Amino acid sequence: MSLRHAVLGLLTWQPMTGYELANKFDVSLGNAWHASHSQIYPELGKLEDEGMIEVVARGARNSRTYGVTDAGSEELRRWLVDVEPNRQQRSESGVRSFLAPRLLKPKDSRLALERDLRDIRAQQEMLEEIQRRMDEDPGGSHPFAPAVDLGLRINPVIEGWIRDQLAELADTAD
Amino acid sequence: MSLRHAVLGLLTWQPMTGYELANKFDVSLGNAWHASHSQIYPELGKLEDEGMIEVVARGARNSRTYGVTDAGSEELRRWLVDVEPNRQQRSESGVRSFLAPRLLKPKDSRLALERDLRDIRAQQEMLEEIQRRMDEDPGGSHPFAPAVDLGLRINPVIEGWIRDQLAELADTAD
DNA sequence: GTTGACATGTAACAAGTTACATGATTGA
DNA sequence: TCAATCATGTAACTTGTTACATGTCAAC
Repeated sequence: MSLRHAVLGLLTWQPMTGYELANKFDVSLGNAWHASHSQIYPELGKLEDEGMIEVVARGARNSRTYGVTDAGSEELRRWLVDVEPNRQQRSESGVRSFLAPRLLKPKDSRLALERDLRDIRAQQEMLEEIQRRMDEDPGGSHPFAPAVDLGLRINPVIEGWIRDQLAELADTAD
Repeated sequence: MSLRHAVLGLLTWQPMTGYELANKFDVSLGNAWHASHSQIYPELGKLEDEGMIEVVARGARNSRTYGVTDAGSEELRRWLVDVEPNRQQRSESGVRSFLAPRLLKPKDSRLALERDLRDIRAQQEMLEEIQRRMDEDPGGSHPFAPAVDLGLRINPVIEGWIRDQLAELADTAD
């Protein structure tokens, strides 16, 4: 399980409400991890029960801002330093790109690959836009900007791969 | 859900038993997707009920070899061509590498990053070994060699990123 | 006053992991 | 005959998604 560590990580950077956390997962860590509020709130409850986090402020609209306790910091440190990382990179893009040229007729394959190329370009542009906005706001805190960076580095790899597949297809009759 | 499409893809390439499928997920697609036999057998049952696959041979040890039906091929084609791909690249490595230098003391951070570096080098060597074996056996069919290729391309990206973090740390006192 | 963002929650379901369980066949 | 591999299955549990549900507050 790693949701709890992602939550602890984000809260270590800055105390937040569950709502803010859910947004952070999208904008900061979205490229590497996603969680929706229906996962986050129960996890916050468990972490509080276990003494890993605590309410540091209560605000309008019954909001609770959580911060990490010493026990939580220690748990995060332990996970980062002591725990065998899970290196698996589940990638639907990967599966799709591998299957298409091998299993489909050239025409269908071209359709699938071109669509994947469009999608990955769109994602790339979105990431570049986010990066641009971060550059324009040097005062703002963007602790997980590297998640964007990771996306910006990996996407071209996959894009190149898809282009290679398309180039090979170009030599093939339909 | 994409397990069924990965299964259909592997079976399109070559009819197999559930057991062989479970192995293929590790060696062929493991870098992009993993599934264990306890997931695969029920999925095979469902796919058979839906007419996507069928038993094409029965062998020793009560084994059943499954092949893809026309309906299954069509479903795979539909998924590859028509369905909006899920581009999310969940990455625990990503999360770990982002968190370590930002949240830990330099000493702990160095420990965590060095461990991640070791692990990713080990994975890289494993992938290189697999690739070597595939090169030595040009007769064998390796339809998902690109999964290995994807790993071989993405790992250096993450490795470079971790090295950058370590280099920054080198300028910092503990 | 009503729309939209903020804020929290639960229920039902699907997907994925780990552990338990069993039996067949091969090769040493 | 014993260990390893082949081969299949289920149960219990955790994780993750989608949908449903409710209420607060600010701005227009």
